[in-house]
Amino acid sequence: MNRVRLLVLNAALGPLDYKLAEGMRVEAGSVVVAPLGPRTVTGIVWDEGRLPGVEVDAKKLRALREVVPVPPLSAPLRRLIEWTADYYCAPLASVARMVLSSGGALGGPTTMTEYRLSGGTPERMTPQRITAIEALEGEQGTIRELSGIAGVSEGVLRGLVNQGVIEPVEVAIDRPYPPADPDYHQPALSEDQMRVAKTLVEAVEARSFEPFLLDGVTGSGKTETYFEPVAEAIRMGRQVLVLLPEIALTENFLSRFEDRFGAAPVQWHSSLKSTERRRAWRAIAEGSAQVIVGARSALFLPYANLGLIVVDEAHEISFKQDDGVRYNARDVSVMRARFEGIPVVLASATPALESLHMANSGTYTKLELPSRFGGAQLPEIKLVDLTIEKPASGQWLAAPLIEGIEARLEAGEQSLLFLNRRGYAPLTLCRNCGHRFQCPNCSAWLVEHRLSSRLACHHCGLETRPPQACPECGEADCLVACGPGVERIADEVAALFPEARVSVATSDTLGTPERAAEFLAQVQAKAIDVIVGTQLVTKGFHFTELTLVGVVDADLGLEGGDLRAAERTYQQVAQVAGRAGRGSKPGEVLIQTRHPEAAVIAALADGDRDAFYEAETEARRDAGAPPFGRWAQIILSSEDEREARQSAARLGDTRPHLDDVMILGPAPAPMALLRNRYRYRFLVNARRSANLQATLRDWLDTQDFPPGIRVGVDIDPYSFV
DNA sequence: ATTTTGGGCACT
DNA sequence: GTGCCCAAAATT
Repeated sequence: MNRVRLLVLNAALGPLDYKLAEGMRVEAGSVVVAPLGPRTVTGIVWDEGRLPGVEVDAKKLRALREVVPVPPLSAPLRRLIEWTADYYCAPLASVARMVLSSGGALGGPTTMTEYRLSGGTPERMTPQRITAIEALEGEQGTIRELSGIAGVSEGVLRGLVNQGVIEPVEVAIDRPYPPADPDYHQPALSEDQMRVAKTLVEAVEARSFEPFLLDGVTGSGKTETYFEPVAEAIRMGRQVLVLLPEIALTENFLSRFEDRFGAAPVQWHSSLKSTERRRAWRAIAEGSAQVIVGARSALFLPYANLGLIVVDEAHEISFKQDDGVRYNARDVSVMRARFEGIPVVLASATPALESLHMANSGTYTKLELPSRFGGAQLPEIKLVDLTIEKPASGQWLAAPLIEGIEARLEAGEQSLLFLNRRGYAPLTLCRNCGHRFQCPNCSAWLVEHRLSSRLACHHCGLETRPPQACPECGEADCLVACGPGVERIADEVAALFPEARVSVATSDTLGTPERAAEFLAQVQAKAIDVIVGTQLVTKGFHFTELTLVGVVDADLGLEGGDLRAAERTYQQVAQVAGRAGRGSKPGEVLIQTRHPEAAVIAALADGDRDAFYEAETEARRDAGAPPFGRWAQIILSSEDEREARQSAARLGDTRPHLDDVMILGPAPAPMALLRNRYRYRFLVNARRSANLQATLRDWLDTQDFPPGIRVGVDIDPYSFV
């Protein structure tokens, strides 16, 4: 057979048939370049008979241009692409694109130029040149990187290159990564840890699919425990994927990894430079990368020889991708492990209810680490009822929390205040006329950021300087900040304790791995007394001197129509509480709330996890929510409000009427305007017996949407904006 | 998605 | 007839 069916990397095109060029050899999974009209496209040779479409006349077939010199995508990966596209109602091409996402991996140069000192001296010495030569001793990198290290401009370095003081070096892009040594440093494990590790090591040796829920309290040493099966996989010459929710605080993970294995793992995340991305992609595809630590997108890489997947902090909602293909990396991980025939470990102190349900029903194997490592105690949790303990007007910290911080300052210990709100104030208005500053592109208020003196929209990225005068009434100096953000809480602490060293920890201040690392080092060195942070600080922190955690507003997450609000609040507060008392000193947690009687808050106060999960299970059962039923969201958007509304109404008129799939809407989405697009939403609730995806596909396929209308399907949604 | 084609229409 | 604009069709 000289005919192949191609999955072309273009979401608007169906599968296309081609013939092979003279002497060309391909197999299922081969990555190829094909002619398309006057252009060329990249495609993947697919298994015969698995892509729908009519056989086109043999005379019309054009020949493939070339086979890209990368290993063909494996059968398990091809099945994963099919499953993901099918489950999340996404085009196959969009999913396949994530696999080949490296871009540069498919060709391009094989070497790059780096620079280092040659040992020579310049004709004329300048202060900048002295600084550079001193700082660059033993360093090698691109001009840009060296400029960052030396703290001089790239111009200074280029001058030194011209003088021959800095010399260029050709470096192979595909140079190998330093090997991880499974026996580099064997840590002492507790009895519980050893028991769990043994089970996981045996699962890796068994080379078969088995999903685990590693359920361990905060501070129980989950990471060190799952390092044991990681070590075993390395010994067996197989690859390991560790998924982490965010890159900002991977620093902590990386140092623990290096302590254990003597080398850094291969990293994969969106801010890799193109050469690093290419190097990692190729090492992963040919099998030389041993352990890959990555954000959710690492899940779709073409591993040559995967032996284990670990999803750390598996409850984190950042595993759910909310643009492009809306997949949940936690769930897709389990499917990948299944197709690959390997174990997968979901690790968390606060598992998602769905995960816990799977474990309790025996679908996942449950492993528990019930106590903290090294005898550390779980912190004592107290509620601060804000209806009784009222903070002063314009302030948000009640007396018990202030006294707690004061006591820590006197004892030389650290405090952490948690408020999931970036910036200074969530709403700014004019004292004179009441004008509220709103984003012109979104249904959202502009958030004041004093550290950068900007008004910012957290949805579209718009940033403006706060005006001197109100744009509505023209009155000068009349803007008032309403409500608290982390910056404002930091100000409040600074005003109460002028001598305290206060630091704000958000994605604004710790956006890059370098700044995050610097921040961690400062906390470790006790150069910071009080940390004020967003959900960024709820995970991965391990500070032995941190003995007080204050939750500024536990009710915040419960507002709004979010179907998972209770669970998310529980997880966030329990996680941030878990940062307290991880060393020898016991920790204390103060939770400020106006609803101490709410089930979530009461469960947190009692440290009664089971009570929360039981209450939430009943609420979900009543609502037909996961795991008892399923939700989906369909969002129609257009730059034209009328067109969006009318298309939504027309779609609504053709809705299927079924017993097991209930379709609500259309209604304006909670965020009715987002990035200049007007949005209408359908909420779909399906019983478990229903074939939700097939129903939605059949329904949407009958529609002919006008151009300019975008239709987004979100299966198992987490974000309800 | 991008490019080509072709119909409708004003202009000459 | 020619040029121009826009929608529809084709791309293997």
